[in-house]
Amino acid sequence: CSSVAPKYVYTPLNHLKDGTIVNLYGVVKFFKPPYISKGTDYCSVVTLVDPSNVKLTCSLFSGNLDSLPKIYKVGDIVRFHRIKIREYNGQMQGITSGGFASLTFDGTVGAPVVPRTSSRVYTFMEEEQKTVEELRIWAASNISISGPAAKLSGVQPMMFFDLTCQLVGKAKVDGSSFLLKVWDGTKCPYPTWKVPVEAKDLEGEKVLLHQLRNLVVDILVYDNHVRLAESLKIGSFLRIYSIHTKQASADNEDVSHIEFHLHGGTCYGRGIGVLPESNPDVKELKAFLESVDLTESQNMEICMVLFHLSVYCFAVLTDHQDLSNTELKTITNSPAPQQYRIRAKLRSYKPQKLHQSVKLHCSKCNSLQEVPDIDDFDIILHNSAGTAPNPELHNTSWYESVTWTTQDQKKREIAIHFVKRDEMLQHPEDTLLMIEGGTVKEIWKLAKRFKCVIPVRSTKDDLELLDLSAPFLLQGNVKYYGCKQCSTPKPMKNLSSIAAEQQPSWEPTEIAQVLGIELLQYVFIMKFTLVDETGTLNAYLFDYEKFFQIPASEILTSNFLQQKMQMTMNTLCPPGRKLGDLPWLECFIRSYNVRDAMKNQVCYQIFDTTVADDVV
DNA sequence: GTTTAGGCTTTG
Repeated sequence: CSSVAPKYVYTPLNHLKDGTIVNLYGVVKFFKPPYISKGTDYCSVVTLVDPSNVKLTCSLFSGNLDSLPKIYKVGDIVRFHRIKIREYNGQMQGITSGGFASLTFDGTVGAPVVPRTSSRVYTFMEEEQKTVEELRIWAASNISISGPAAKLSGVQPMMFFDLTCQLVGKAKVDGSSFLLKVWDGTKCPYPTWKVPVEAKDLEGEKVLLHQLRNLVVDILVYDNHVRLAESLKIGSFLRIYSIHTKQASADNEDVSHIEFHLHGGTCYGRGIGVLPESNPDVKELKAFLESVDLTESQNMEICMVLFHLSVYCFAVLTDHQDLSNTELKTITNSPAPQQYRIRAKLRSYKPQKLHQSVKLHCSKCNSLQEVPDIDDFDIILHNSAGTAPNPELHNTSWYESVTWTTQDQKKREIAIHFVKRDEMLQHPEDTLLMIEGGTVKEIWKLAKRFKCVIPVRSTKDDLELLDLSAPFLLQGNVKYYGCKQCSTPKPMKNLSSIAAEQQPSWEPTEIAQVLGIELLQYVFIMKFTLVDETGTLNAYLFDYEKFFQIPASEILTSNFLQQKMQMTMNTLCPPGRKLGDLPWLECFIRSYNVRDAMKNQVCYQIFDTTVADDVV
C-alpha cells in the first residue's frame, strides 16, 4: 500500500445533497466566533458562499476550541473536510461529523496563502493554493467585507462595532457579567465609564493599568460570554465582535459617559475571538501600541534626567504726527500737564549700568520695587524644603503627582505635580507643573523644558504658593512675581479651571488672576537728560517693552538683549562725544505734576516712542 | 452514543 495523498473532491455549494459527507471551499459571509454552547462543546456558526452564489450555514461543534476554524473576519476563506450535509427548514445545512477538519485563509487578494489550522497533517498543494487565490478574487467583487470595525478614537455614543485590542485587565463583576479592560492605543473621545470592582478581583499588571488608565476602556460582557472572558489571558490580543456603545450618566456625574457592552447571546456574531500574534492586524496593533507616546512617562523621564544631572555635578520714530516740535525752554516754562513733540540731544542717562534700570511695577498700587535677588529665592526654597510633601494632596482629578528622594546626602523629598487637561497629561512644552522641594537650579531647568513651573509647598489641605519674595511662576527664562501689598493668594486648585479649558495657554496674567496674585510687571525706568539750543530737561522713561523693542522681563536673563540695549544707548548717546556731535532725537514727552507736602514739582515722561530698528 | 444551533436584526 503506497502512502500517496488522497485526492480530495470538493463540492460546489449548489451541488450539496442531504445526508452526504463532503469536502468544500467557501468564503465566509458571516460567522460567530467560537463560544461555549449550552451543551458540552464550543460552537461556531459559519455561513459560506461560493461562486455558485449559494449560501451554506454550518453549525460546527467541538470540545476542542482549537479544532474549530480560525476565522477572524468576514471574507476569510475556509476549506472544510468531511462536513455532513443535512436538510433543515428546506435549506441545506452543514454540521460537523467525525473527522471534520478545516483550513482557514486570509481573504485578502495578494496576501500569503498560509493556512490556519490545528491539524498537524494536512494536504495542501499547488491546486489548493490556486483555488484559494481564485476565491479571493471572486470574493473581492462579490462580498462586502467592510465590517463595523472601529478604533476607540472613532466610537460614537450609539453604535455596534468590532474592536481589535489588547487585554490588560479583567475582573469578576457578578454571576452574569464580567469585566474586560482593553486598549487599542487610541483615546475614546468621550468620558468612558469605569465599572466598579473590588481591587482583589482585578487581574492585570497594576502599574500598566495605572499608566494606561486614560486609554483603557471597560467592556462589560454578559451571560454566555462570561466563561470565555474568564479564560482569556492578560496581554492577549482580542477581537471583540459587536460591542455596543451606550450613553449614560450616573447620579454622581455631571456629564454623561460612554459604556461598552457585549450583550448576551450570539446574534450578529456577538462574541470574543483571540487573535494570534502572527495575525497581520495584531502585528499592526502591536507596532502602534509600542509607538504610543505615554506622555506621563516622558514627563517623568525628563524630570529624572534633570534631577540626576543636578545630583551628580554640581532716530526715534513717532506717532502723533499732528504735533510740531516744541523747544525745551518753552516746555519748562509751561504749566503741566501737557504733551509735546521735541527735537533734542541725549546728553546723559541714568543708570549707566543698564540692568539696574529694570524694576518691578504694580499697576494696582503703583509701587516700584527692585527685582529680588536670586539668592532670596534660594533661601525661601531652602526654608520651605522643611515642609515635606503631603501625600494626601497627590494625584487629584486635575494633576498627576510623582515623588522621589534625591540621592545626595541631603535626601530631599521632591514632589512634582503635572497638571492634566481632560484627564490626560500634556506634552512637556504644554504642561504646567507644580514642584515641592526643588532647588533654584532644578526649577530653572524644569522651566526651560515645561510650559510653566510653580514652586509650591504642602499644607494640611492644599498646596500653596511660597512667600511672594519668590517668583510664583517661572516660564522659560522669565520669573513672575506678585505684589505683596495687593495679592491675596488663593488655593492652588483654582488652577484647575484653566486646566479644563480647551487649549490652556497658561498666560501669566490668567494664572495670576485665578491665584489671587497681582502680577508685577517688569519695566525699564531710566532718567534721560535732554538738551536743545534753548535749555535742558530731565525726562523719565517708563517702558515695558516699546521703547527698546525689548521686553523688560527678559533682559536680565539674556546677554544678547543686554548687548542690544547697550548698543541702542551708545547710538543715542555715543560715549566720549562732544555735545555738538551728538545725534538729534525726536520723541514725545508729557509733563505732569508731582505734589508733596512742601512743593509742587513738574516732571516729564517719555511716551509713545520707539527706537527705530535702523538706529542700532 | 447524544447534545450543542439552526446566523437574520442586539441594548443589562
